[in-house]
Amino acid sequence: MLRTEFPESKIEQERREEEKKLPPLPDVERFEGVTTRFAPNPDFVIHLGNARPAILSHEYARIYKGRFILRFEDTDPRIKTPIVDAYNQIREDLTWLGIKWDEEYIQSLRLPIYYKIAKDLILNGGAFVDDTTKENYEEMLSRGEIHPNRNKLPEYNLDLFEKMLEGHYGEGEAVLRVKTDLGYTDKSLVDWVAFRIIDTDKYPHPMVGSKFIVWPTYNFASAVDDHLMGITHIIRGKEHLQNTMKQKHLYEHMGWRQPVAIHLGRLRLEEFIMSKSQIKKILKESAGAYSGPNDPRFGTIMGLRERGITAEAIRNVILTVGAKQTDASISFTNLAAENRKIIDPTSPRLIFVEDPVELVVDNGNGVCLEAKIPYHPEKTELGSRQFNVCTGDRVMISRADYEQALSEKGGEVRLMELGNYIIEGGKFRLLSRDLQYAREKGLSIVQWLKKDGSKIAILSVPLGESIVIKGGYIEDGGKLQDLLGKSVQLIRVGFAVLKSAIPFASLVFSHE
RNA sequence: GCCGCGGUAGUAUAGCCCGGCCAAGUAUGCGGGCCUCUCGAGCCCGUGACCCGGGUUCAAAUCCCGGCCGCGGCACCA
Repeated sequence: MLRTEFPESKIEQERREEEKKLPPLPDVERFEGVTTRFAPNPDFVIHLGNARPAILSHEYARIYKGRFILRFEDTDPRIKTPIVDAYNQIREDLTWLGIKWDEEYIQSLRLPIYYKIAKDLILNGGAFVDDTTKENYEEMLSRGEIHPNRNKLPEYNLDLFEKMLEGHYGEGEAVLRVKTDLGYTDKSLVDWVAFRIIDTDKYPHPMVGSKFIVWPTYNFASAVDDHLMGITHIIRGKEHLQNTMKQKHLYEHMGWRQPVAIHLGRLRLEEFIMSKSQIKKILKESAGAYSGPNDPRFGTIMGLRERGITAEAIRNVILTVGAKQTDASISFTNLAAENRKIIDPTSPRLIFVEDPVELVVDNGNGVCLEAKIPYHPEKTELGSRQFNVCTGDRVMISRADYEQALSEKGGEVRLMELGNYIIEGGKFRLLSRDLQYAREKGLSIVQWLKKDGSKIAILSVPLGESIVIKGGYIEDGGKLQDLLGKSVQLIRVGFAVLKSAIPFASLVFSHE
């Protein structure tokens, strides 16, 4: 065989290593190819917990060279009312996460399809119209009776369903129920509701307004679409365990093959607020204390992005957690460690002096010193900048460093790349430039800034439910503008994202 | 209350289906050292876990039973 073994085997090895990250999908051999989907309700932006099924579904489709579908499940205009903006925000978040979908569907635009299937189902004898109120139905059930329509002819029920569609019934007056085993002790499983009536004059749907009043439930629309779209593997939260059982009956009535369902445990991000309803509530009640769904204190994808967490870090963490049914509690430390690996090589080191103390420099009569500091200690391609410090210049260091030097080192301190100084009479007096001296005396090597060429900077540090504001100065060699929106490392402080540079710099702290 | 699903170090994960190679691997954290003009990165060493109790077996993290704990569901929500 003619081939250059080295490059090929290397590529093969890398690919194997990459794909080894996820265990194989079960029952793949039962299908011709793998098709997965992510099916969010566009009633809010997605968070890290939602990203789990999205990333895993996408990743598995990619591994098996299958299809991945995005489907908006917006069939409840009344209780979980979809938000117009959310459709696009979810698309943006997914794209940002590196997820590409082959097809996209919006359920509210597919109602005629569901009606058609519903009629087929009724004619198969798989469903009946329950035209009593919820209360009466439940009472009937508790007496051990079943609804009379359950045993009526398909044609009879079809007729009633047509009446539902035509508007003969108001909200709560009729539903279509899928027949199941009657023996379930969990009553919600028995003859579950497939369609209900929603007064869309009162609760218009953002996509289709008041055009429809008969709406499919999650279990109906989702199961039908999974079949129609050829989904082979459903990856979703374990709150859907019972739904998989419900949907089994629909598949049986229709003679369809049920996809493989994988149920995921709950995902928590320690110290972050994740729940949609909780975030909504906070935003409503906090009156501007939070910047929106993208506030860095939230575990939303937007919030994490705001915080400087990269999509790659999120992806790595999700792939590590995998598709298990056990709950997982991700520590932010872990996510930060993953993120640090990614941003460290590309983050320029910038000097930020918090709560500065300003002193005049004394290098000796008329002496100027140069400090050439690279933007990155290893990545020389990021370049460097030079500071010239002459006697009489004003230089700032942080109050914490200033006080530590005075209390622990007799006022001696090493100004990074510049020299060893002693704080005397409100001045920095040069002792020597010898680094070895500083090492031997155990002096802190401290970041510093000339007052000229520095800019006021505000560093926002998200801390649980609060944000700590740290004020100080940041260097500005005119390059700050170029770093907008990027991650930087503030020397001896940590990683942060530069949010604005004019009129002063503002940054959001990422992590150490 | 009823139904269902889980339980490996602080956190996450590998191994469990197909018992022995597991006195349990990896990442992160923590402790120590080296390196470095950052408290970043890198390198080295160390730390620490199979929920409990029975059973099956020559052998159990792995199989069986019971308990405990946790989570999910019990909607005309998704």
